[in-house]
Amino acid sequence: MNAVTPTPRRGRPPKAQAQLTRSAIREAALTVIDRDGIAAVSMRSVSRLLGVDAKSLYHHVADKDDLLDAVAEHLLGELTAPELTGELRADLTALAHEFRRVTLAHPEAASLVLTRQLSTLAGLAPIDAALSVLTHAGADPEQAVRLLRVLVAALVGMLLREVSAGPTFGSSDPTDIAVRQTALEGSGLPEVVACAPFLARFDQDGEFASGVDLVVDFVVSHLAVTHA
Amino acid sequence: MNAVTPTPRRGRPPKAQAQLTRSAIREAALTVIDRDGIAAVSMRSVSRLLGVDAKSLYHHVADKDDLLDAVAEHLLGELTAPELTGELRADLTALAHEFRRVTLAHPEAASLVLTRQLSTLAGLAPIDAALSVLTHAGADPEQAVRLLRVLVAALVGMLLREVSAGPTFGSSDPTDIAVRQTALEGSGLPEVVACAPFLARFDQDGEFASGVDLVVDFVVSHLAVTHA
DNA sequence: ACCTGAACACCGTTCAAGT
DNA sequence: ACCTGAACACCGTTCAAGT
Repeated sequence: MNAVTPTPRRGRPPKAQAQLTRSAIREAALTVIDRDGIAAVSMRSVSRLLGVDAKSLYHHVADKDDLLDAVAEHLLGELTAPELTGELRADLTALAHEFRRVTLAHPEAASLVLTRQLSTLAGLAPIDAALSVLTHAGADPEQAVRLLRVLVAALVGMLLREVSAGPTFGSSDPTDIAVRQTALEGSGLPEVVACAPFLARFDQDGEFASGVDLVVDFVVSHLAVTHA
Repeated sequence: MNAVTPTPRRGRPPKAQAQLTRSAIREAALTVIDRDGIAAVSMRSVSRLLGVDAKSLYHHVADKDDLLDAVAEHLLGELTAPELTGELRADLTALAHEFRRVTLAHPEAASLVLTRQLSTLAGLAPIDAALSVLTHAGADPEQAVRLLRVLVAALVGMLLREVSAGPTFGSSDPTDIAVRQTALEGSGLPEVVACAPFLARFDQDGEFASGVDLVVDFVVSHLAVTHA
């Protein structure tokens, strides 16, 4: 037996299989996501990566859903609120771009971060930072929450599009743009035809930046009116 | 044999099994979604409802993804652009609420409508309507597309939250509000604590309506500045 | 306390064969 | 043209048993 089963000392490569932990499982799941996409995540694929039986995972995560929540939560925790300057526009913009950075750091995991409703309080820190910016600019709590919600909705919507769009929605590749523009022009819908060149084109970085500018403008103007 | 297997004439109830069609499959899928949720959709569960073998579906849909696309596309097609009055604010608001109506008509299917990137041109009609409103208010094509994109992102973000939040995010039920408010107050984050009463509360209809008001305000002010 | 063998009730999809 | 039996390579999860 000793001859057949390898001794612990010279077992499989550095599988880090020393001890199965919740965080090791979470990291393995993220590795699978990055490598093969969110659809490839299964209790079996994750456990395979850890050199362990799938059922062992259940000692550390309640079920697959819990595992995905853990991943989402951890990624959101990577968001470090930039230090605030006190300048409304600059601070909101910085927060928005930091949110995007975190989301796009693992594009295949983005849908988790953007759509999971996290039940724990993790990732409440960025909310706090955003509220702080808004109230320091003169918003009362009720207004701050309302503005925050529209802001977050817009960011989530933009990032979700960016991440799930792939080349479908509009592209930065000239050939794709041409193809799509032709399709749009053949739709027979007058406004779509008129706007086709702009609908077909989608520059991810630029769209996000200008979208954030618009949304931040909006917040600024709302606070300026009420407060000045 | 004839004695055991029922004759075609008196087979199962009116399964509408007469002819398997793409649209019948699509409708069955929607029935499963409405009844048991999006996660319950499988080629097998859908085919079961139709009294047919799962593999038969492949003669009418390419694969499961194609089936879900068909459902999303069809639901989006239910959106009938309200007749436009020419008044920017009223028309945008009406479009937004019609989009919400369609989305929430089948809440369990909402994520399909909101996140699927439809490759066909179905559901381009509402885009056309929105662009029409914007250009009639004086936007040039480029600006119209940019405003449209922010607008859609905000709507998608808000609806996604509304649909996937359930009671997690904030509630209209007083007990839930109290529980959540207490949790938020225990977070130790100063702004979150200060805003807790408003963060804990979430009135779906009201939030959407006021969110739309804000976003529409934003579009109006942007067009007013440029155009007047 | 942690891991797994056996097991259950599922999946999506292909392909050759039937009508 | 349309449907299905047999089959393949998967799923998530439970539970009793092992260390």
